[in-house]
Amino acid sequence: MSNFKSLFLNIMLERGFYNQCTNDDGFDAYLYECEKSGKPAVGYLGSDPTGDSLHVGHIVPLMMMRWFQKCGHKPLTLVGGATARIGDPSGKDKLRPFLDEETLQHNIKGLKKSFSKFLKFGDGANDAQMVDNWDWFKDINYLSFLRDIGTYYSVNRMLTMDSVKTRLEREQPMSFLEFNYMLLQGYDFCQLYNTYGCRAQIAGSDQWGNITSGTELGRRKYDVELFGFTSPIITDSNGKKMGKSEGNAVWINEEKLSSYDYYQYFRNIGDAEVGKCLRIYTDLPMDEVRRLEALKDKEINEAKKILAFEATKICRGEAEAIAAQNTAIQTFEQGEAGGNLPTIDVPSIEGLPVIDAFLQLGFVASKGEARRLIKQAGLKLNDAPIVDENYKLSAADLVNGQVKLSQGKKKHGLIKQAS
RNA sequence: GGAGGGGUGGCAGAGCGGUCAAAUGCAACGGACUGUAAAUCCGUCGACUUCGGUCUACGAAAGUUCAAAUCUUUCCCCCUCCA
Repeated sequence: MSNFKSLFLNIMLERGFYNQCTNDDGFDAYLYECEKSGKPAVGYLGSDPTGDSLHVGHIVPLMMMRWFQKCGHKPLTLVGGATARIGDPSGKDKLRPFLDEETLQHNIKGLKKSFSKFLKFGDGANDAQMVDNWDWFKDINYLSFLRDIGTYYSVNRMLTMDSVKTRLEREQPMSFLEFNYMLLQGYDFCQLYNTYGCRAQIAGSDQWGNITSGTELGRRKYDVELFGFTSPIITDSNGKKMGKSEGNAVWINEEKLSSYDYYQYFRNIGDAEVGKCLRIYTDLPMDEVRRLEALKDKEINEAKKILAFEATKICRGEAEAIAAQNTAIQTFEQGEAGGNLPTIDVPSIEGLPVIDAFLQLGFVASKGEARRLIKQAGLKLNDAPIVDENYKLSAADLVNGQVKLSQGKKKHGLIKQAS
């Protein structure tokens, strides 16, 4: 399997996106054929609109799609308007909450936004396109669905699928509703094949069961070979999934997370992850990746900066990436109060208790927490630890018309006095 | 429908009348050491506080008691087995 002919699969392999494929040679041949003839292959990536933005944990398949498109193929992004009304049992112990129509619409809009940061949408031959499975499920008739699709599924087989099996083994409840999820996803795949000629599905490895559900349905019902391709689940050296920072998801959409924080997330990645992340989260050529990941000790920080910059650039645009980088350099390397830090404006700084200022910046959840942090020397005012928890700000604290507040070593913010 | 077992802090999971703002583990946060890394060590981890305390919390509501997460009743939800 190391001798792929298609550009796409070679890239996947080289950059660490390759986990499992329903048929290596077949998929490779199909892609190669498409790449050679200039006729785009069509592949899809599904996601459920359970939130209004994707986060870093979703980037892996997104980047795969991005490469897919770069190789000249056409990506479809499927939002599960219908399946979200059911809930995917994979990897979950509990039934998912149902969403009302309004949130659903809101979420779909947010997802489209997330997708469009990584993929080019439009009407061109290999432009990405957004589809919603609600379109074909909303009018479906239960009996005909059972008859047309249900006949192709064996319950015996379904019971052996991981998503179902683990749930049963752990004696976690699983409703019939969820049990049907894989039929719906299988149907999605075939539906996309029928209307768009889509023959490939790309996803994280946890979707394997759902993918094969589709490829098998395709083979049985339409006599076509569909391909499934999965990425490994990317974890850090502790085996934790990527994508959480301070317990919060690192969001793709800027209204959920500032570009500076996005940048910082990648800047603070562990040493062991640098190479992996460069391959996966950036478009940098492999030569460059290899050079950067070879860096050791202090030098590896250079690699991290590039990683953070490149990753931010893809998601937030070059201007934002530069701004985030500058802010980081100013705050961390020059110890100045950079321009892009979280800022609050107050009419007058005079007499404002520091504790309240931290509260307003959102660095602390309560005054008690602020007091605690002060006792632990965790809060700083213009880089000097605060000793008096009742300290009130005054004009004397202003530096260039602003006050720099820090929590710990990494969180910095500014208070500006309206002039 | 019947019989049993449950619902405790971000999660997992003890407690089963006062000493419980609630063990322990994980996660998280601060500090030290460093490189805005990892590992390690120390500390913190409901809210408010004039630091004496005050308030809100153990599914929901009512009750017993000087005193309830702990007992009683009703309700809601979940699980297991049987039909």
